[in-house]
Amino acid sequence: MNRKQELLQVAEKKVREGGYNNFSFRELAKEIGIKSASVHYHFPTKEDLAAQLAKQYTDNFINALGNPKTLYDCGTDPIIFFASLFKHSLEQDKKMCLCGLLGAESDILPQLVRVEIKRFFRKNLAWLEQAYSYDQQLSEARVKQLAIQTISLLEGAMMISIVNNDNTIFDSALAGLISIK
Amino acid sequence: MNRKQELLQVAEKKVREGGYNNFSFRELAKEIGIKSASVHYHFPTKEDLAAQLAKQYTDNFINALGNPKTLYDCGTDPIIFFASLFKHSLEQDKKMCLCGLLGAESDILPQLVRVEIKRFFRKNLAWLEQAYSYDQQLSEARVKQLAIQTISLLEGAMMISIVNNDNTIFDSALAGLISIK
DNA sequence: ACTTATCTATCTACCGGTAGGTAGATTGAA
DNA sequence: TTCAATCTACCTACCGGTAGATAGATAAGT
Repeated sequence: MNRKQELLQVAEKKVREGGYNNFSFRELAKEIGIKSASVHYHFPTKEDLAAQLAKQYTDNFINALGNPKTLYDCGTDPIIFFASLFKHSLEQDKKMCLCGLLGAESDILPQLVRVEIKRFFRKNLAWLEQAYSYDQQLSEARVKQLAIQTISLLEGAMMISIVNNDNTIFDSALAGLISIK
Repeated sequence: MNRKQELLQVAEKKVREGGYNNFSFRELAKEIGIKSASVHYHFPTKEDLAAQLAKQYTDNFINALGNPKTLYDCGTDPIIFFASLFKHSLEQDKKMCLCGLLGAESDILPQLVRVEIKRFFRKNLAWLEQAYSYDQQLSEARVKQLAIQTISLLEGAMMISIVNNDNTIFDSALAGLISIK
């Protein structure tokens, strides 16, 4: 892994723990063993670093989701698969969704970062809408509604699970995904 | 309003915009026209201020909720009432739930603050469980599940509405409250 | 093959500004 | 005279960012 990726990895950890204001160039530098001034070689500004971090996070997530049609065709419920990615992230990293935390701080984010956070949710909602639209009985409006409810439920449940340090809370919320169908 | 309340009011605005790291004694002092050193007279430390802020926020919210039995008896759906308080907060203040934002930052909060955030959700879940339990057809386990789903959905929807600066997203999520019953 | 120029990645040293917090003096009202 | 409330003045530590230097790799011209 190159230096740039090392920096992004450390930054992701810090941001997912405490948001945009919870990392500094000095801290990132110290953790990988360089000087803070050198971080500016890889990322001109803090805004730039956070924006690239959010972009990469979104790209990785959307990539991991794949195509809902493929899942649907091989008999996997795309919605359950979507939820399982959130669950995996919570259990493995024991941290918030990067864009969930930054999203809550939207008002104070530098513009380049806010743009990337909006993109995360736009992409996720589009994916969910596509997934729900395979159910022919659902109207277009209902499909949009279900997409919003699904991601809202997952982001909210993730947060409350972290507050209580109890992943069974997330599992209880998951049950809601079936009953709202 | 006394100085202490003035400080808490300004702090609430800042924290609901950008979390725990988004306010400083200097800023608070400047906004109400005193010196930062004077803030320490009212609140010994930043941790103390934030903890009192979260405590007061919780108390006010629980107080506004009242008794679910009272609502139920006079024909008001307690769950819809609960949601309307969230909606009102989003529309009036155009800001996140204080405890929703701080909750996402749980990992980095000073202990006194984290304790208050946990209390917010414990109190809210208890209220919701009581509200759902008036439906005799629901098992105890199902009641707990519904309480978690309800507050998760609302907190998540609030966040996504703020990201997109679009309250109709919150309204779409509200529709989920009826279908998960 | 040798030289020159450029690029990459890092360094040291510094800037102005802000953070939370403290000590001790001052003010004004009961 | 006591005491709540605020002040001035200060501390140490950290912040994001900049300037300029350096060493080593790479590439291009002759």
